[in-house]
Amino acid sequence: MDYNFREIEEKWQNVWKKNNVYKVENDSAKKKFYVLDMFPYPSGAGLHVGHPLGYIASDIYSRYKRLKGFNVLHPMGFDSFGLPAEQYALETGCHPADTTEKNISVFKSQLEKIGFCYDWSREIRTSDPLYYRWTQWIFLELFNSYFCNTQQKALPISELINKYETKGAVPKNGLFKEGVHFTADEWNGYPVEKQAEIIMNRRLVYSAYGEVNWCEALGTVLANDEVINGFSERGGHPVVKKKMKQWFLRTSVYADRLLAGLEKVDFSESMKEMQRNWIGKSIGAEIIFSIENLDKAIRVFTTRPETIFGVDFLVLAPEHPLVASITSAVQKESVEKYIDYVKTRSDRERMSEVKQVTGAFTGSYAVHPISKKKIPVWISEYVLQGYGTGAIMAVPCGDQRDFNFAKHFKIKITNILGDNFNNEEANPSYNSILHNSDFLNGLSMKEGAQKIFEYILTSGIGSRKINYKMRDAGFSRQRYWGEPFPIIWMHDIAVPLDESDLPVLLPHVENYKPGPNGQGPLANETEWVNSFSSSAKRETSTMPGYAGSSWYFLRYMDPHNNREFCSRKASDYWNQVDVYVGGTEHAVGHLLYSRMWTKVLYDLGLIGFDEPFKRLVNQGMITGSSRLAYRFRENKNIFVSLNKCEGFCAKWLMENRFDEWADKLSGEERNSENVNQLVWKLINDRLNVKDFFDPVHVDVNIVDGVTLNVEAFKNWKTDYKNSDFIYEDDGSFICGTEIEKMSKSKYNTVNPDDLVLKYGADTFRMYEMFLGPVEQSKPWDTKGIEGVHRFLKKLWRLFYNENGPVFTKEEPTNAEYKILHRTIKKVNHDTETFSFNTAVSSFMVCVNELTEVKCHKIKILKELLILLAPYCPHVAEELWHASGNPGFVIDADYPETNENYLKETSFNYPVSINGKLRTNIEMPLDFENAEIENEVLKNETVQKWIDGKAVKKFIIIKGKMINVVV
RNA sequence: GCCCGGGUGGCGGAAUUGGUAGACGCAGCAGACUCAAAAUCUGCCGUUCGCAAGAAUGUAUCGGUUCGAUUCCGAUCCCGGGCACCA
Repeated sequence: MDYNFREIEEKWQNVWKKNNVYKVENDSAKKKFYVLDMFPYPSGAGLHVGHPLGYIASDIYSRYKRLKGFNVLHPMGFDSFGLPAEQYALETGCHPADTTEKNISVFKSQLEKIGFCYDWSREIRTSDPLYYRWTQWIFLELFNSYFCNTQQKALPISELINKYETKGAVPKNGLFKEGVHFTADEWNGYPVEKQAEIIMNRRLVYSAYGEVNWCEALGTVLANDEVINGFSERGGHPVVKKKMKQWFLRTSVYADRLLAGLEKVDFSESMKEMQRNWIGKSIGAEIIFSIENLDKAIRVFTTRPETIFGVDFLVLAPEHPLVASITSAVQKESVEKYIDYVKTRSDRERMSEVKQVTGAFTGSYAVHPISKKKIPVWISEYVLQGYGTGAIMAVPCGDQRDFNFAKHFKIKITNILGDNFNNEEANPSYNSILHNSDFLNGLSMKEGAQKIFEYILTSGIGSRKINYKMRDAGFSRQRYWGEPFPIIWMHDIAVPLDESDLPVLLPHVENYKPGPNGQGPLANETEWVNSFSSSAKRETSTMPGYAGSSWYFLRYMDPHNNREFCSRKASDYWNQVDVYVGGTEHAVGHLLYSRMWTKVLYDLGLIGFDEPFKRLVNQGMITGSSRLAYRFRENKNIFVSLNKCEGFCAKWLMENRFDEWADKLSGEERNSENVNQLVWKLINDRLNVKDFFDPVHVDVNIVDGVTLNVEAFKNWKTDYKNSDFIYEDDGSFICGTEIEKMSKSKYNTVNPDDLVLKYGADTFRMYEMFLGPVEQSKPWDTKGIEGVHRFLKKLWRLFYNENGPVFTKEEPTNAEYKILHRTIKKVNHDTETFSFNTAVSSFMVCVNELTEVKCHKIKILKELLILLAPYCPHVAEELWHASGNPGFVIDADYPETNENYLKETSFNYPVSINGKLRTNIEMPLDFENAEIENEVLKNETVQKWIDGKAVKKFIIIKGKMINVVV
């Protein structure tokens, strides 16, 4: 009986489905475990082998946890709103809802073939009104909440309004500032518009003018990471800065808690570091510099206030609001010219240019707040308006960029570092004594910092300040395919809809083109815009991609609840995601936003935990190995096999370009008898093959290893039909290779469907894991899959030979138990630590050894099947039933290691002389050191290497090794 | 520029705290079975020297600590990823 994987896999997938084997209940006496894959966007291209890597890993882990007795939640769904479907709609007229539906069904069928244990009854889609109703509901929660600075948490905005009405907004201590503070009476007398504006400034989602990346061609605002070198990531259209009214998520108020929360979660150190860098907390001082002869002041932020006596100039961002008013008449032209130049520069260009120093002098001087020295004020693109105050105090001797700037514009540099500054480069270190620094002279940087802080606070020239790089996230998109906002506008005031008005359905449209004045496509649907009431207009932008994905892990817990986004009972039971598996590309986007939403929901008492993901496992990228056929540039109809390129090319040149090459010879050589030989030599010496061939990407599926299937290639694309091929001596055609990102355009994608069809899902799953550590990126090579397939056939043969079953009920020997228990121990450990590659090899070792000792005993094999069930569930299930076990293998108990079988009595010691391994000696493990020494010294090889010299030292590590030093 | 990974045979990779480098698999070579092929099985397989026994060498490079280093420390080079004139 052969291993018929196709029949087996189809059979069990149907049985599992029919019996709801993977359905998970919220009511269970078992301990819960939540394993989640990052929300996929159902792209039209379908899956390639890189995608399921993480899904297989999480599937194995889920099944493993279930075998260990947990109630495991392992759901899957689709982040189905997004720009690609809308772009596609613009190009083809196909409605995004239809495209998305189609893509999801392809995606899902691909997933199902791999045999995942998802509970599909919990599937969710962000574009489903039953889902986005709750995204809108959470939006309203955010809208109706503010961040209380005293309690450092979100509270209902009604509490804030109540406070304004009864107590106003007055400082606890300190000055009452006009325009910032107000009394209750003043508040109650404000017009509605003014009240709305003040409250808007505290809401956790708010509407405000923001500078956004505006892409005319796409008619939409793009996120920073969607803009590449000033062009849109999709489509490559130009992007310009534009001020527009936008919705924002007030992420910045959570900066500190997002930072602190990292201490409580099990993410990789590099992932945490990325988030820390994004949040970018820095502690420093804000210092005020007044402008000479003008009633203006520049506030600068610095993390090095102790260097204040080294300030030689100030630099403002070119967009700084003060620039226009402080620019002198003389400098006006050059400043304006410079600002025009900066406008043409994309953010990326501005930030990546290191060598070129640019800037302009404003003509104004600031006054040093302590020394009263005159300090020129410059503008330069290296200072960004969005960070700090948009102004810096430049200390050339301590900061390289300031140094370069000073040198370039010939500004005199003040040395406050003494011998630690050489006037050739800046010295940013903290290890220096301060010079030229008035009352800080002679102090270390650290002492100086403390003293200057005291001075700043008492003198009132500035204040202590904590700065964050993280800014509020833009929360609106001028697009169609996203969640509509539950907001209407009445007289320019944003009014939240009532919960009973939810969901605000996305209207069906025929036209996806942008609306007027940079609005989204929904603005064209006038009937819909006015459909709430005649005096109100609906918000026409939609929410960004991350809205739906910021809370989806909660919906899986209670996916069909039509009264709440997720019942407290369900979220209390399932709690945090125990293991979250996905790529690093979401490091700072999705992961930060979902963490922030979780904190808000926690603050409002809607859930009982404030970090969504307990442990994060990042999967590495699977790179593709591209195959290249070399096309001859002089005659595009000729393809040349890899090792023939040089010879072919030389011969061709000899025949077709002889005169051209002969001209390169000296006159004497040209006239000699050996001119042919000389030209041949010259060609071979000087030939650069790359100049004569164009590598053409070949579909990797028509290449066996590196050998091209020429017939398939000819049929692949019509222009290759009549091409000529120059073969190797053995008649094959060899391709070149290159490792690059897996992508359709490079024809190096491998579709899992094909592999599942050819080898089965079990082989495919195990091979993906066998490839290497999950976290590491590694190249895909289909060839190796044969080895794993052979392993499964070998496993099968422990149960069946060509005549039928061979398994027996005999009692296993200790040796057989030892093989089993060693495997249990190793696989258990490796699965727990996500080291699936080594688990697969230990399965191979185990099956090899059982085959060797001809073990067909059910008592051993049964346990092995349970261990295998997470990895190759179909074949494990088949053999489980075939060998007479009850129920489904997934409901069995995971075997425990019995250490008794693993005890060894003797050990084959490696014996080294002076650290070099010379021989092995088998000795009982309970030998005392003296006995070991005795035994070792008796050994002939040892004696030979000691060679009569004195033994200086005897190193014995029991059960490990022996080293003799002579 | 900064931060985080990583560099081990022809290839993917293995090596629990510093203790036999190269497990397992692919590819390759040789052989068995077969009319033949596929499948399967057996053996070999880092490099150099050697008929062999064996020896030398070897985990990016150089240096250090140690009886002993792929593992720890220092410096350098290369590859991948992330962030970015972040003051």
